[in-house]
Amino acid sequence: MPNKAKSVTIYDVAHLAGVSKSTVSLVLTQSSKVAAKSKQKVLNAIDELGYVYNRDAAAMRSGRSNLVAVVIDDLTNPLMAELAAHLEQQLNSAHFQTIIVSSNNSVERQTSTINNLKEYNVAAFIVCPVANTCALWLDKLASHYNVITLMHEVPYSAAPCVLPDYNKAGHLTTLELLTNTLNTVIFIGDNSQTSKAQAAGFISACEQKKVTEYCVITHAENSVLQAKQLFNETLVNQPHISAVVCANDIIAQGVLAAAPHLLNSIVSCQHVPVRKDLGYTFTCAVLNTQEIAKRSLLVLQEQLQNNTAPVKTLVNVNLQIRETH
Amino acid sequence: MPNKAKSVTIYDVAHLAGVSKSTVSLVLTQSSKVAAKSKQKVLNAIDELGYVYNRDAAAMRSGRSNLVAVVIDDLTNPLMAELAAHLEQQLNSAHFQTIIVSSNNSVERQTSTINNLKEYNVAAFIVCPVANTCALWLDKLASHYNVITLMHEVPYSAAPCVLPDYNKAGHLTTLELLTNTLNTVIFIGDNSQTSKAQAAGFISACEQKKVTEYCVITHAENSVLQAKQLFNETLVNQPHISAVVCANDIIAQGVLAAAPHLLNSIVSCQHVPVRKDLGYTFTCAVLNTQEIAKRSLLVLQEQLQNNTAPVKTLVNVNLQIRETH
DNA sequence: CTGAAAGCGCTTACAG
DNA sequence: CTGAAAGCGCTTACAG
Repeated sequence: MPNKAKSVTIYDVAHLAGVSKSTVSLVLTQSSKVAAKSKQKVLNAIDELGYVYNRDAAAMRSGRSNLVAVVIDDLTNPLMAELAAHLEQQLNSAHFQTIIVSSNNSVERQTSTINNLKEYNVAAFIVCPVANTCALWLDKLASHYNVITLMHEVPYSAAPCVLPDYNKAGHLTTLELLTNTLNTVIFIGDNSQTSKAQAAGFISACEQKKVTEYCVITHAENSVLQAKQLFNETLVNQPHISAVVCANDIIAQGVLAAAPHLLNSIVSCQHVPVRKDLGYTFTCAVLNTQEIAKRSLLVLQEQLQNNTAPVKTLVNVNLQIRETH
Repeated sequence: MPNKAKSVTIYDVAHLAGVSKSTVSLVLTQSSKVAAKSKQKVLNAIDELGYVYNRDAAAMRSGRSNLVAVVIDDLTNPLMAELAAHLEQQLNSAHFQTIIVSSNNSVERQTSTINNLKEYNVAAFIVCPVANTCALWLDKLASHYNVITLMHEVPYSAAPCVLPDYNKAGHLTTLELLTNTLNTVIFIGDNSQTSKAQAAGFISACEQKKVTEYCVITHAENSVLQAKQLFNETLVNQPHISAVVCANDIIAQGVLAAAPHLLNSIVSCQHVPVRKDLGYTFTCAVLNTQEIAKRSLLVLQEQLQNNTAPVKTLVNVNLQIRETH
């Protein structure tokens, strides 16, 4: 279906301003080689006619585009929504037009949505890949388009990646926990790259503190109920667990439900912002989504200048100590 | 900066397939007047060359576009993120390409982002307007583009609007509350159209139940802390309040913090989904964002067919009784 | 500093 | 059912 008419073109503007099409185009593209007088005439004409620039035509002719697609795995995850909003702000301030799409945690949707977007001449794809994204597919995409991945690492992919220092998150939260407890401590996460990095940090902290009894579980799911069940089962075999490092707030919530008495001995490696003024339930590592957005923009800009972009950017994380004991 | 080369065009496809450009174009636009044999040759050539359709060129030539912009006031609001995801799914299934942008609760950002998007030849704007959106501005936009507003009503605007039946939400939650309490009951909301509608439902329920002592407060803000403070102040003057109807979960949370003893006498007119498996804290009205998305698509389709779209669509709300008492 | 001309990759009548 | 031609609204050398 056609949109409502918007037929005024560069030609009409040129006509009204009494200059040529080229001059109007030069004004539009912020060229410095237009006389101030002509420029003003053009600007007035644009205003008078209500002219709106047609970027499709411009992009087609010039072969350039300032459209950046942000492909989010799950927009209903507050952390991701926050990240998307920051990315939009950053890209916007660098004069890109951001378009956000959600792949709803589905590999198929991610593939099809990116394929569709290719037809719109986007300059780059910034993608938070869904679980089980294929490295080959990603690398192929990256060979034709500018691609940056965020937050989740796709194993063995060569695409540049910006993500929080999950290892450090695991390390810091574990250290904090170990200032109080030095008994049996356990890490609970899933089988993602993220949890692997957190677990590595957890282990290094345990060894640094000379904890002898620690273990790592990596088959949790990101569900409060499943985590609760899992921890209940774990407690049967290992009733002496005295402290728990969780991959994120959701798992932590489940563990807490299973073992309320451990309230002060549960930490989370990844805080999920829920409601700003509600405080923190657990001592946790907080990811700075704004910083991740900034870094992503930098990588993008390097890529567009054909510099070799850093393959992996690790963004710092901060420890947030639970306020109420 | 240029995107990585993608130089294969309809012409190359035609050449390889041994047909003319027109024939390729007809295949691409799903025309039925192409011989099956030719079609297959074209499809094979497309596959072999890795051709990708250039929608900018197509849109420019045809004057049509299937791009729909979804402009969200606040993407970090879980309810809005959920709505955006549903809208994307609905639009996608109707073969539109959705682009989501966030205006971050700022009128200026909303204006500038929509102005930018105009340059990309979008077929329609679906917007959740930020507070204080000017009706004149909106109506002007709607006179040039297809516009649908969602969730928040802009007073005195003529743009079509799809929103939950807030009045009913206020009515149902109040009735539910009044099955237990028949004492002094109060409504707390802000000065938005939404709260006004909820308050109207609240009042009609109070009168239906012949409650004599009820009052309405409409100067709350959507903040847990502010709501807590406000309710504390309210309690000083009206210590006999025995039940509270809140505009949403955030305010309800604040009220609960101020008066924990009222736990079973607080209801919320608008549930904000936070974590799927955590259950409901308050008895509340739940908005069906999927239904809102569906209705929006229907209105859009009517608009595009130049039928007169319904000016206002009220979507049903459901009462969710708190499970644990 | 400005104008005339070519062309980006498509679609769309219009003949054949 | 298929091909040759015009044109969507721009940008970009290239002369003037």
